Amino acid sequence: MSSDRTVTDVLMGAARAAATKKNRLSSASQSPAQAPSSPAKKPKTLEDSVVSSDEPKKSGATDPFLELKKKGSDFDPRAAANWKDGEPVPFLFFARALDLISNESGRIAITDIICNVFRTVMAATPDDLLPTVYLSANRIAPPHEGIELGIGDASLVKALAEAYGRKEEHVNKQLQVECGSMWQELGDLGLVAKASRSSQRVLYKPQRLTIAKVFHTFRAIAKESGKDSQDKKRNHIKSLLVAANDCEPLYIIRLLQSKMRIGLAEKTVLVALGQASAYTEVLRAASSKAQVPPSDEAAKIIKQVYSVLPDYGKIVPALLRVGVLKLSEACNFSLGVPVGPMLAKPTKSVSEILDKFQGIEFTCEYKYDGERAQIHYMEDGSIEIYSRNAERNTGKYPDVVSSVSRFKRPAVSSFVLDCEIVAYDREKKKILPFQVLSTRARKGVILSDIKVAVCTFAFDILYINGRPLLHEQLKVRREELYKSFDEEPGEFYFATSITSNDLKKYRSS
DNA sequence: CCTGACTGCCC
DNA sequence: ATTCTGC
DNA sequence: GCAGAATGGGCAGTCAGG
Repeated sequence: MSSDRTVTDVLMGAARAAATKKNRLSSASQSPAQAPSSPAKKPKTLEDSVVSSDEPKKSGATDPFLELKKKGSDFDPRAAANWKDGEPVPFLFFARALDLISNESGRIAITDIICNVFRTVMAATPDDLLPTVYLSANRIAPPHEGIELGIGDASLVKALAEAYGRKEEHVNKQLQVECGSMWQELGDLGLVAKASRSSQRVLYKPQRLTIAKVFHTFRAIAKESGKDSQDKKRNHIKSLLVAANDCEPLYIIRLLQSKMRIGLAEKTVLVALGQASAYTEVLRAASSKAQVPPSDEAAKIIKQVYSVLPDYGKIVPALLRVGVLKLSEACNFSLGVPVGPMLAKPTKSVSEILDKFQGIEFTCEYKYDGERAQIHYMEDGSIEIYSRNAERNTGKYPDVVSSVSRFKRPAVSSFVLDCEIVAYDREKKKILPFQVLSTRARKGVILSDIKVAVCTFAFDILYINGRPLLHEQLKVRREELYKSFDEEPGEFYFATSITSNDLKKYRSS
């Protein structure tokens, strides 16, 4: 097949370009393989004439999507929206924006683009802001809810092959890139998907994808489990791929891989969301000369709020309801929801700088070779344990859960404790390496089945008896820590720390 | 039942 | 966790 | 030098198929 040659060449070139983030070609303009199915000649169905322009006009000099690259107040959300107010946001709008981002290397430019996407959605279809934010952050649910896609490259190759009527081996061959005498998996499955789609003859045009549709399909994929779940997941994916056009397949695949690799990740999304609401509110408050939130101030607020309430399902609606400035009031820290690790540090004030430069006094802690854990103890006595990345680990550590009542002092009715859980040999009273800990069972563990004993080392406390300590100095938190718990041999210790000006003591980690 | 392929999450 | 990149 | 993004090794859990 001659078409395959073309496709492969495109893929290899693009894969290399993507590997070194320099000199990348526009994925939108680079695709000769896609040219045959140009949108210019396509009065195929009624939908096209009714809904019309969901794609930029190649003929005119102005590409509407370039509007998204404008900065701050130069950007007009109205001009960027190519759908009617209140209608579902087309997925193509989002995919095109990602394509634009993929051609940028600087984070500022990337932030601007995704910010403009949010502003456009806020202006035209605010109901779709939540799924838009979720897709941008490449998430389908808050981390502590434990909802997973359960999809990897292998399943995607299968789905892709079926959806586009290709042989699986064929797809796999395209994925490989020759590197000297070796064959490596350097290819990009997303690009394979895009190329496969565009080289495929499409007989009828399916209903076009919306952001909400894609997002909800992702959730549906995650929900499938048990017997034949793989078939069901694959069918969901196929339904998306079949309905996808232009660069949509590329980003559907990459979202499902959780590997966007275009320089857009969660931090940037948070910043952009803050900036977007700042600009949107400026416009809204233009007549009533309310105070204008500087966009980076708004970004800080969003970051802050997300760190104590990592749940877009709560943040985004609140943002639309009350605006950025009052967001902190609407979204508070709550027990049972894991706190992001960033805020667990003292405020950057004079003391920190003094410590750094004068070296008079500083605190260093032993680096325990275990697993980070955030223990929440609720007023009703229930307990949750979260990992470093806010995954729910309660079912992995029933022994830790049961030991809490022993090391917690009676007067303590609630807390959030930052710890390191370490594999421990009780006979020899020795800490075991991470390798040992990692062999422990992870789900639904029951006390009597535990093979690898564990010891908890607490190094910080973020909340105690109804009082958040997130904004307190380390010293204060440390005092609270020491007076709220008791060490329990082999089960619970305070992390060893040294506060001094002696550099030599810093060696032992 | 058991085995292998696959996936996600820890560092 | 480490490595790489833009600022 | 810093912050954010991308990437790697090694493990248990899940599912499909013999």
